Amino acid sequence: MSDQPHTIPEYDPQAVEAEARRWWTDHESFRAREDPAREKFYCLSMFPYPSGRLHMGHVRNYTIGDVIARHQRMLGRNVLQPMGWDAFGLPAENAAMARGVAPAAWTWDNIAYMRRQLQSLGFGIDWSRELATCQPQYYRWNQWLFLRLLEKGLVYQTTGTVNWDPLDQTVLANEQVIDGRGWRTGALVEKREIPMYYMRITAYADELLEALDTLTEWPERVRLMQANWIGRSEGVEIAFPYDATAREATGADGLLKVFTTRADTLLGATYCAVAAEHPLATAAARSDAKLAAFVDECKRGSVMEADVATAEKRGMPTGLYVLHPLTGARLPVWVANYVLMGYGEGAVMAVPAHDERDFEFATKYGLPIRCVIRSTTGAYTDTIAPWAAAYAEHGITVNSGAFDGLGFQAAVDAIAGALEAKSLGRKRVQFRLRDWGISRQRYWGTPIPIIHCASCGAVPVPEDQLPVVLPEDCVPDGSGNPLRKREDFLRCTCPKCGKPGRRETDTMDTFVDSSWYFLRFACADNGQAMVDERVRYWLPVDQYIGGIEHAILHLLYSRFWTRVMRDLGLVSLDEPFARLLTQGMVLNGIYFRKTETGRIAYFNPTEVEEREDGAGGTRAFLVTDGEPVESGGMGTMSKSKNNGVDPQVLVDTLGADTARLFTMFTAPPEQTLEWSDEGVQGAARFLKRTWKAVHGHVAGGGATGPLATDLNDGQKTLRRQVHQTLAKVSDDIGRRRTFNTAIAAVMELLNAVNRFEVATAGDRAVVQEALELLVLMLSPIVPHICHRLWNVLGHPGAIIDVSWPQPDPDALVAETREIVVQVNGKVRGRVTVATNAAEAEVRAAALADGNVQRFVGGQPVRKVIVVPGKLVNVVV
RNA sequence: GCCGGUGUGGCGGAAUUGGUAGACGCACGGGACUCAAAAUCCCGCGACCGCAAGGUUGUGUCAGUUCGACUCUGACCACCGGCACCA
Repeated sequence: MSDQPHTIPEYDPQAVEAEARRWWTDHESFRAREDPAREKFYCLSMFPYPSGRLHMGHVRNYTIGDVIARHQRMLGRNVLQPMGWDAFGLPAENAAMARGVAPAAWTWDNIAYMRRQLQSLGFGIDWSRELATCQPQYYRWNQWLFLRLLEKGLVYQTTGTVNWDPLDQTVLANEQVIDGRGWRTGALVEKREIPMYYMRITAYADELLEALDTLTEWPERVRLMQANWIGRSEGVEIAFPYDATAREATGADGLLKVFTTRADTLLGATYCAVAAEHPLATAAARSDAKLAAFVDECKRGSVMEADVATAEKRGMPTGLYVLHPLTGARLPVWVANYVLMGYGEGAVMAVPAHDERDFEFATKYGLPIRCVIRSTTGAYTDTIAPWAAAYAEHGITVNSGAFDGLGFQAAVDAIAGALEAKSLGRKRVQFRLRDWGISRQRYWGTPIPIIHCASCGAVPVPEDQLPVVLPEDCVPDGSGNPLRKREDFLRCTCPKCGKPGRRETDTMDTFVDSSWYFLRFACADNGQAMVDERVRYWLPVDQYIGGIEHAILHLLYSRFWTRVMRDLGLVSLDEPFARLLTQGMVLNGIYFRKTETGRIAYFNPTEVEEREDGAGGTRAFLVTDGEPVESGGMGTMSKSKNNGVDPQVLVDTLGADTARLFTMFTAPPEQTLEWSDEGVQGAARFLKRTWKAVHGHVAGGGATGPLATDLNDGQKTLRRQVHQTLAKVSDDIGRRRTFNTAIAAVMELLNAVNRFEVATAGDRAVVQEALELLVLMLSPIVPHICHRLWNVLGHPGAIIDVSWPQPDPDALVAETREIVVQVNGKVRGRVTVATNAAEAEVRAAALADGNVQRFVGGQPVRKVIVVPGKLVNVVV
């Protein structure tokens, strides 16, 4: 370097970032235009709910998307990266109740603030396509499609179970039920059956399941979770005829239908169990007060599956009997709280010997246990009694009369055949997936376009009367849907008969809004149609990025909705998201104290200091009073735990690039990310070092000439590392999406450049190339500082318009290679051999190594394994 | 309870196809610069034994496959996400 004194300007992130953003804005750099001549790349991050301020999860999500989008742009693709707002939802109503403001005003304020935040982070978003789902020009198409599906029978009405708060007289969301009580009133929650609209997603169950195989660029775990959620199982539907008791109670000659995947165990059925909501339970409860009380009890409490599944198994006999379809034996019918009305037929046949839940239940209530399966090995047979546990594996049938001695599939086939002959059963496929209930008894959502008429019933709103506009000035008070009090909204005329009607006040699930917003970004300005031909150019989304918590519902509904639109001829694609990245959560430390009243008070990590406790560990203290606080480990950032970090503070102090670098470097994108103030400082330090390296190089001496054709060894070594790093970073960003390792490689490169001694013009040329490529590699991740440094390195244009570089194959060539030598799998030495050395040569060099010989110690060599270019293992 | 995931130094993490465990960063220790501090730069840093060379051990636990296992198989433990009205 020059020995002349020179000054390096201080790195001022605010100035550098403002300048870069101004350039992008002035040049409309991120405005995406359809161009059939260019290959497109649609990069989409899950749009945020406008909750008020961005949180670290948003910063992480959108930085990942922006890095990919900017990299693809440099690779020459026509990139679309849009942004919008998932603007309907419960938090707006809660905020309204807490502050007395209308949800619309609150939502729009939040959107304005969060849009500025996103802009300050330098994301390359095409804001001309921005949309919010609470705008009538958006949600009118929810209504329009709802009506199309109603015509096609893909939307239907039936009753559904909801959480009911008896004091507030209102429906509660699952998250508003805390320990079985309403969150505001504390009243015990009841279940209530109300009419609701459903979308027939089960009609697409098979296709949604099978097409998972085509999603090769989705994480395996997401595909697995979806497959299990859809839950296709092949089994037999079996009808148990009512006996006289059941006929009398129901007044009909009925059949109790059950579905089972274990028809091979049918001869071991000793009772049947039905859900509390099942017609047989209802019938039996009419004449049995005790049973009625039990049924009522089962109907109380939470509707959540997790609660139902973990509850203690309880039941009561109905006093009714059904007949075994093959033997004619009378089997008692029980009501059991572990049978779900929503799955299958709401009734099960119980085989205690071969099902764990049935076993537990039968043991508890003294019901008979009958073994009809023995294991193929004979380790479990019907003579082992009393049984300590159910034998739920597949095996060989016993005690099954004509069906004895059969394996699983043969037994199922034979028994299904026998049932079919008697018209008491048939093979069929059952899905775990249920139809999608979209009705919500809430205000801040898309109005369901239905008019209720005293004479015509539920009448669809005619298409030319859409949208049904939601009044924006309601202030909910927590007791029921405020729309029910809005006469101006309710009053209307029946489209069929012209008499006065009343509007439906239920609104749509917000998952409806998010099931197609990715299509609308292609044509957000179209006021005449839901979608247009531009969808054909941009879709499918090439890369979708969002939280793992959306792995099932949002993604499944979107896949369903896309197919529905396809079948209506609106789009021509099956799958909306070609490639998916599910990012992990952002965690931070949790600190708390238990107060005397037993309440827990949480402290933000910024108020807490970790000090050494003298015993090798650390202990946390509150800064304000110096007293200890308890440490609760790491948890997701949340208001309730008071452990959130406001990204804005970080952006305002250290800059957007530091925020971006930290979130990309600290963990791979799919894993959880632990917040660390020290880690943030580390990221800032690296940017400063990069800044200094570039400025130091430029200040070090005049113009830089071209690379010499005959480089010396030191120059070759640095150049090899530069191009190796470029190859790795290209792969890490482009294919593996492991931004953390890409950054680590660039850090190593910067260390190597800083160590490299510059003496000659040839050295300068090598460093110039290294720094240019280094800045290019970093530019998708920290675009602002790279925008400036590119100019500092002597380039007049903007780095955003530079193509992603290719590694120089000549630079990658090395003459020698270090090979690890193991003896019996343990590293005992290293030898350097020519890159093109033959196997025998490598082997000889390995065996000649001093330390290797010491460990071989004259013992006979049994085997030598040579892994080309990597290692040699000598087995003695 | 069911489905899915994760577990590696003091900490975050790396090891891409079964082939050098701990890259890179943080924290910490030592040194340089400074009147001093901060910043910056240099060196060290899994544990145990050893002056060193080097050795032993080590990837949640236990067992297995293999010349070789963080990686594959089985059982178990702990934590995290989802479970259909949070988004």
